[in-house]
Amino acid sequence: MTVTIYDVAREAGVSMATVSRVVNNNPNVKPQTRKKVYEAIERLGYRPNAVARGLASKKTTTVGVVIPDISNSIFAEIARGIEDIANMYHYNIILCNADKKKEKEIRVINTLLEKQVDGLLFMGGVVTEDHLQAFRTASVPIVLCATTDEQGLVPSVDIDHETAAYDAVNTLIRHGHRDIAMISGTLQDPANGFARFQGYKKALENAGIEYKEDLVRIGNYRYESGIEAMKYFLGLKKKPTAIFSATDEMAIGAIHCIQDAGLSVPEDFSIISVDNIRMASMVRPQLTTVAQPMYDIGAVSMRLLTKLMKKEHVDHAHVILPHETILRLSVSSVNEE
Amino acid sequence: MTVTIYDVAREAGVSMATVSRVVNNNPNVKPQTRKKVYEAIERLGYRPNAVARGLASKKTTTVGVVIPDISNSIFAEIARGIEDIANMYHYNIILCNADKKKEKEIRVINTLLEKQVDGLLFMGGVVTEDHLQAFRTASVPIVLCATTDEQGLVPSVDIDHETAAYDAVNTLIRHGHRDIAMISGTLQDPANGFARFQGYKKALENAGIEYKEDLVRIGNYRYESGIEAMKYFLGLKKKPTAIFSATDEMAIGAIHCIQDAGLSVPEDFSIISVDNIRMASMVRPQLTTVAQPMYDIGAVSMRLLTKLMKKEHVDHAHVILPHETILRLSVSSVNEE
DNA sequence: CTGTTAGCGCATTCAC
DNA sequence: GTGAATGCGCTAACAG
Repeated sequence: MTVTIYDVAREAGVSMATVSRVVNNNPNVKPQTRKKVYEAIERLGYRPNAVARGLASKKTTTVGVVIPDISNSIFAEIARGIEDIANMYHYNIILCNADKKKEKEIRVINTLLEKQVDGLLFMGGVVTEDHLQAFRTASVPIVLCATTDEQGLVPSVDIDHETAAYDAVNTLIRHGHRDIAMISGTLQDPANGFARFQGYKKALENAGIEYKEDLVRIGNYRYESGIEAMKYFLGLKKKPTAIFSATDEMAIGAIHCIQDAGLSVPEDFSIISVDNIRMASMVRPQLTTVAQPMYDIGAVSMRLLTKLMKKEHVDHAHVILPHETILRLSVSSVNEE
Repeated sequence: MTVTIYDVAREAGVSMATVSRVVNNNPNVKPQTRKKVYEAIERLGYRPNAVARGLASKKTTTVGVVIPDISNSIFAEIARGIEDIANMYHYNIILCNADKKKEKEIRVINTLLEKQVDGLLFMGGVVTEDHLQAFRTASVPIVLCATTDEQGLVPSVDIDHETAAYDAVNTLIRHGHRDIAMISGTLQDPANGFARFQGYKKALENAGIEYKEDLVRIGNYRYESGIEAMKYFLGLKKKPTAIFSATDEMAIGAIHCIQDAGLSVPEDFSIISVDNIRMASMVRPQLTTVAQPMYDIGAVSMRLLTKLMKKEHVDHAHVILPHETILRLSVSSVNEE
């Protein structure tokens, strides 16, 4: 039924070793016999069996990718960066959603390892000791993508979330705002949550602005929770003049909450956030935000992984990609009001 | 270095066949020896090699997924449906972006087949004879996801794009509109392009409205092209009162174009489209649209594929999932104007 | 219930 | 340049 390398060898009148050589582009084959083999391959419709090759060579040319949720546009964008570079280096990717659930993450890491991936890209929630333990049992390189482990034991690619948040809040401050609220993510989340919150606090502190707990609401990164948080701020006696949101999605929720209340952005409230998802430039007013290079985070982490897999020397196992403040129309100076 | 089934056998004092049995949950093992084996596995940190298993059993428990672009929210949503169901049936997915490029599609189909996937899910542009040819060389089941082939030779899961468009235009007509423009996709694209355009024409015809070529603009499905198209309509002497857009994204572009021109939706123009991406309810006014069940398209096609892979009987190899008109705020009656 | 024996399809020495 | 032999780690009969 299925045609093997052996069939091709017989058809071409050579040994299977020779067929293997031409299939793998080994130069030590006479052009003439190479041609014969190609013809036999064509005639028989031979298709190399990558599983057998993987067993024999101990390389599968596939990498595992653990991702929180591919339907989240941020991760989808990162994934595209990963796949493009993987493709460029002739790797395929096995994609596993793990929803930032530790248990699920550990499980898929193991099945990926069983499948003998040549490397692993991990995007997840907190990197716990159990994760590190699972990584240790792996005999292939691993890189953290859009996350880091606390001790910096695992190669990683990410942005500096704290500074990104700091910069965002700072542009608010530079516009004269001093009553600045924050819509945060959960503080359990080290990157998008805790670090961005820290950046907020530091910016305030640096400007000599008192931190007030009732100006911070915890959301879940989603649009709806941005609306909820903003509703709360709207109910305050002493309202803020600006809002810093940990993510664009919540910021957009806040904008719509404000507008639905008959007020406007940035006239009544300035809004800034971090991410720069596509939607940020597809709202009115267009959202001012600190862009994180999603595609590049994916691309660079995959590139790093290819180096590790080829045992090439890498001098920067911990890459911090630059972020950039994109001034659009959701922030104005207090004076203008 | 790597511990094999043979090491475990020695450690447990049994044969490798027995180890294989307990690893594969074969009931024919005495609980006692099963325990011994588990302990040996634990002690040695044994991890089954799925590649070797795949070679021996001729099953890899992985399926290939060809997708146009994972960073497109529609496909990302479908992909999530696919992966959830795959996961449920203990399959992993190899994800390949092919950007609707025929050449790239054929190439990844072949590498997926080389990797011995147990099945293939195909999302792409046009399904050409070359695609069918590639499918024929496969010895594993294939299902088309969010596409169909013209002759209906390959199992598929999709919505009825023409009727979805028809319904959309019809709700415009029921609201009293007769000057209805369309922002279409390329007519080369059978589903999102041609079929939706046909639905538009049929709805007009059915209502006795003359089809006018200058009321149709071709976009590329993206936000910006929606803006462009709307600019054109705004420049017409005899302007339409309603716009039907083939996709939500272009519709949102149209809305913003209108608003940026100082006009409003739905007061000056009613807008309707097809898709129901998340963003549709995150614009002001919220977009009225015909929803296609993205997640379900993915889930159902994967479910169908599992049945095919298990050689179970399926009576509907061509599934059409229902669409549904979601009335929001971007459409109003002409009388109200 | 358990062990023995063959391959699965290919890469890879090692000779020639 | 080319061929013969070996084994990658596991499943799957087949015996017993």
